Amino acid sequence: MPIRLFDSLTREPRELKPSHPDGVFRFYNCGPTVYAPAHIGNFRTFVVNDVLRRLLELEFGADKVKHVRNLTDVDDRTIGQTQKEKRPLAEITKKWTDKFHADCDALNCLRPHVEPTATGHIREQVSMIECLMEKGNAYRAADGSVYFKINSFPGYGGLSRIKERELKVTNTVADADHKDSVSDFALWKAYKPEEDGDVKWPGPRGASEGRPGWHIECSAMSKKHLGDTIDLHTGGVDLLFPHHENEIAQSECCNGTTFAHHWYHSEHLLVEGTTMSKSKGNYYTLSDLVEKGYSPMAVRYALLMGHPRKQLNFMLDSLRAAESALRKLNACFEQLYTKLKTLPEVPTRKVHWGVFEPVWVALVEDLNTPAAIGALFTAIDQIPFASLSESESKDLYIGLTQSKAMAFGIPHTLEMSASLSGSGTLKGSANLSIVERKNSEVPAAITALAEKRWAAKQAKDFATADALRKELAAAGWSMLDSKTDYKLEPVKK
RNA sequence: GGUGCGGUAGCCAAGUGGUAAGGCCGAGGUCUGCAAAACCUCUAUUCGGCGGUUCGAUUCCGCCCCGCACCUCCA
Repeated sequence: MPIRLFDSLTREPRELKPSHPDGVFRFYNCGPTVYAPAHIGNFRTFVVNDVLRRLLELEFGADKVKHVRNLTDVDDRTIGQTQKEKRPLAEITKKWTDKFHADCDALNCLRPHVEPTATGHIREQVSMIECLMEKGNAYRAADGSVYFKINSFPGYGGLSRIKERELKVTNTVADADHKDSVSDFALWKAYKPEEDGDVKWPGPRGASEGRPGWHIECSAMSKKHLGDTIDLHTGGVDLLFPHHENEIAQSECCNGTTFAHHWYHSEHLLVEGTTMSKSKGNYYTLSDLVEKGYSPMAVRYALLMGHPRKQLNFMLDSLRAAESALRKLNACFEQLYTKLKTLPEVPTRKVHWGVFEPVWVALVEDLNTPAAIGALFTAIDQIPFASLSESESKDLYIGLTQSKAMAFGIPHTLEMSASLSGSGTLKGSANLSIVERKNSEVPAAITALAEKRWAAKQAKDFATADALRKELAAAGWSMLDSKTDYKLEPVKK
């Protein structure tokens, strides 16, 4: 069953397939601006794109997908941050790039094959701007900046259907000073000492020194790493206009050919029913949520609970729901695990998923993640765990692993692996990192209380044991007993 | 003002011209010193309101009410 995905350009779902003779699917995803930690809204887009990447690999093969995602490390916001902190640009962008990578890893997002930076591709951007100037699509302004001339590209507005909108005119004074038309956008921004600090590069021929505009980086880096024509270009809805519209204009005018065959935009995340903002107090980074005691996997799951093309209302309760759901999914894996002497190798290309097939159907029909989650649970309910043969268990394990772990990117946890060590290998999921709730440091006083309670329990002094349990709870810890051992877990804030 | 999206059980959320997936929560049960976990069962005569089309609409059309987002550098 082919992967079909809504195309923002034609406004209907279309099949995704490689268009180049080498069979490699070329996938460009607009990445973050590294001037601050990414928030969970940003991560919704990256997690959705990660599922998409995984589907493409299952369908075409891991070596037949080339995924490029840029890092915007020079623009108004990054430069603004250097001015605010009085630190070099590279220091700031390195710090937030590292943080972004750590967050992506925690969310189990696959790294793109190429992660180009704007500052690493100044030459490519400059030569593209020169190309546009030579072809008459761009002009030098009085201050030495270079602008793209919208009127020179008849196709402008095709993606965002701009002609059908009546634009609010907000940038009449500040930006219009050097432009021929208010809607022309900057390809190159002339250096301004009072704003830009020491951030500057030699400009295109005939222009001043300065730095690239925002949009040109994606055109230039996409061209360098994926070629003139790509198979899929994605990002958040907010990028549809003007960013992607401008990319099309730049690339198609310079390259003289179709820029992207397919466009996909994921909708925004809302938090508690409204757009996230620091002033509303509903602005979360991944670290904020982890500090509250939620696991990154719960965040990943919660971000996939809504259809990617619909605004998703995210709430802290969603994370509790996600954790409970994840536990149930893990329990299913553990039941299969106990049936298997060794875990089978899981193919990297999609196989027949059996009862899990509806999960694939939901995912490839316009990336319907919530329907796929529903199908996952429905499938699990159909498994007769009590009467499974080893070979049935093996097939189910492969189906579950490909659907849940490989497509959804939610690895199986192996809390039981220690007790079962020696009885099986973990080959099948060795490549899937296990991301569990970060165990907070347990204070010595709490450990001491827990030890006392455990001793009392062993001595069948239940009155004392219960009193100590209450004491622990009051201190914010809950004690989870098993037959032979106990675990301490902080009560969630 | 313009463009677009949405209003489905306590919460989150799919979906279809033929009579409502799934998750969470909750309730009951099994198990268990207690707690937690796990497992089983149950939980929307109804899909914002009013009309219309239809044998039949939550699903199509019209109007209304409410909410949200976007409209030049925000995923």
